[in-house]
Amino acid sequence: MGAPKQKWTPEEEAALRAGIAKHGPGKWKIILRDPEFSHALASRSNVDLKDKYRNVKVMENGGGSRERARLLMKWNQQIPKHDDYQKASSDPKNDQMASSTEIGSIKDEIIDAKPLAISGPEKLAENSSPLKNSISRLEDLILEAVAILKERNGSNKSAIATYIEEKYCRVQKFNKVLSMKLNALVSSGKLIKVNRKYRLPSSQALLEERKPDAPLPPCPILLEERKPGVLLLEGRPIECKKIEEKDVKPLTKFQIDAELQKMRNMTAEEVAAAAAKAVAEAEAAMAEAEAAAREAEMAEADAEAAQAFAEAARLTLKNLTASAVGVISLSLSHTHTHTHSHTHMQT
DNA sequence: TTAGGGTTACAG
DNA sequence: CTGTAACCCTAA
Repeated sequence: MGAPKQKWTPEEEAALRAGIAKHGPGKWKIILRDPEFSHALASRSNVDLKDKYRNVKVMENGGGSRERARLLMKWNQQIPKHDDYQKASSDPKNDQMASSTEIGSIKDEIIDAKPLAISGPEKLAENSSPLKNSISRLEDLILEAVAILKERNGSNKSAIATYIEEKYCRVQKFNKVLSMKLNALVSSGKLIKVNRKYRLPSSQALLEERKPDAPLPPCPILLEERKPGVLLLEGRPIECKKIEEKDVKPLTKFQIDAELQKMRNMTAEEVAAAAAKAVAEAEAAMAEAEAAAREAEMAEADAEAAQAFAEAARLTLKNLTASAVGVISLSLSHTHTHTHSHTHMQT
């Protein structure tokens, strides 16, 4: 009787997500002990974390409506599945040979093969309402930033922008896009704006304090595992690059190689799954970016920023797909032992 | 400590 | 009444 169901606050969810991103799923106790999250999750047990994660992850296949599938995807985009967290990029041999060998030659052909990946139970096929959900991903980033920064009176826009840019991507005029999202979040009640500061609705007791416009405190995640050049296939939304010209290469050869190296250790099935996720990820980013572009136009804001976002996502998608497909064929030709090499990739 | 099955409370 | 989310219990 004494348990009226304590619903998860956005703050707690953000902390959990960040914790999983940092330590990996299954390390509930570790996440709970991490001083970075222990405050936000003070009233939760390791079992609670597990259950919450399960709730989101459940209904992976079969059971659910498309909304569930999308929700699931949203989480998976941010949460790596295997334990490649730390080691993923530690491949000294790949160094900065960065000859930037273009894979451009295959890009355009590959891009058409992309539907292969999304052959799961549900996909973003319908034009009906994919935007609603994909947009929320940026929202998650913002909420996460606010939660992690833990500023007493909330975080100002530049702090949020810096956090997201440092941790996830750099895009020209990202601020413009961010502004729109922040306004949307405020008007929808997901964030509260006070004196140009944004905070989570339920966070009355923020413990750490910081001068309003002091230099951004380096996010612990950044300090501990920041790998500038590496694109984590499963762990990060996308690796954006500055876009200045059409033919800019979104990924260096080094980056691609890191991914390839990683994928060589996977089975064909895993590669396919990873590719599916990567593509879905990139597509979600594109959908979001394009939605943002529309909003920008309507709001007479600088649509260029959103376009940059969309373009970054698009290019990333191409390269992801290209490398994924490349490795799939590679692994197929090298592993005779795997009978089920029918990693069919229907066009 | 964690994963998974089962149960209860709550919202639509 | 039904589905979902939070909570509980127990084996490993």
